[in-house]
Amino acid sequence: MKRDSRLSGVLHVLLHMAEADAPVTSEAMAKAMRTNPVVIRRIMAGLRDAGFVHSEKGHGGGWTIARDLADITLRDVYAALGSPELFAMANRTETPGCLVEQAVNAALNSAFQDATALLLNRFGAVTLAALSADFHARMVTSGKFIDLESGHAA
Amino acid sequence: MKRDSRLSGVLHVLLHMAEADAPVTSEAMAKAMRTNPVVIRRIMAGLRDAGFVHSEKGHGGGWTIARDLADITLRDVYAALGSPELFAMANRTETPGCLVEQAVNAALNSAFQDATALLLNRFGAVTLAALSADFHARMVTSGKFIDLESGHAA
DNA sequence: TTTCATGAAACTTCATATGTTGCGAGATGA
DNA sequence: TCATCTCGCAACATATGAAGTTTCATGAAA
Repeated sequence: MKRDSRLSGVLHVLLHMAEADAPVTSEAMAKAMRTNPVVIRRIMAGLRDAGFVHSEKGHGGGWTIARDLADITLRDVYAALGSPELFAMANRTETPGCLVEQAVNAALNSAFQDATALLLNRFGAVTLAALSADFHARMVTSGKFIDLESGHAA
Repeated sequence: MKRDSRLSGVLHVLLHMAEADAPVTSEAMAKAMRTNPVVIRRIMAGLRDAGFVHSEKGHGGGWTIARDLADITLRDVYAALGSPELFAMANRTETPGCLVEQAVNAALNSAFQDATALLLNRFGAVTLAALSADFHARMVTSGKFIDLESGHAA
């Protein structure tokens, strides 16, 4: 199955935005992420609607973070993306008439529900500020620095 | 993303096999599952190789369960399918040079690893015998019975 | 030797994440 | 005013992989 990397991607973009002191254009982010500006706008749309980021048109426009990084958790970001499916496995039939399948679904659903709760709790416990701090710690440790050209840590 | 229903499907098939007292053909199972015999053989292949089921060709042939249901856990079945991907979300890049992406991956991987452990533990704690017992309990509760024609509980 | 069944390969179909193109709208600056 | 920059959005193209299908070979039973 083709796995969804929007959460990973949007977090990456947000942390890069956090490093910039001016609005970042979709094109600049796309270059850094080696993808297309439209893809950036697409994954940012939910965050904009949720009020986590702000976008401005025209000269000097682009994207800015609209809240304190400490006030945005991975769970918020996940929700802003529309709470996409977490698991790669599905029940064969969601509302089966077959009692065997009901028993199978019940067992699998129970496990997946608990795993969902675990994941959402974990996501809720991590703020963008924490991720950013981790990034800065890695920068110190590695001796690498931000490449201002691309907005990417080199 | 297109989600994988092989685990759900193979469990369904196994429990139906457990109800039968003679080998069940791929075609019969396919009819009960409203799919194609080749699909059945495909998802059963791993279980056969793992020794959980046995297949026989020719007249009176078909599939039989080769072990006690109490000795097969959902985790065994999952492994026999080749331990397919559990999650629908992936990191944008698995081995990023970018330190930002490393920080993002680390946070997400940590959560997903814990969720994986939870799921595998849950799967390991459920045997086919337990699922079968649950099925029989549902049959009593619902007043429904096995439809011998299709091998399906109606 | 006919029929029934699995085994395996090749192919088609379908869903969907991702990539791309094109154009309109709004903002900036000359 | 007008050119330019930027996002917003729709439409279309591409790629991947699960699921379904077709076909033929192999072996067992009647």
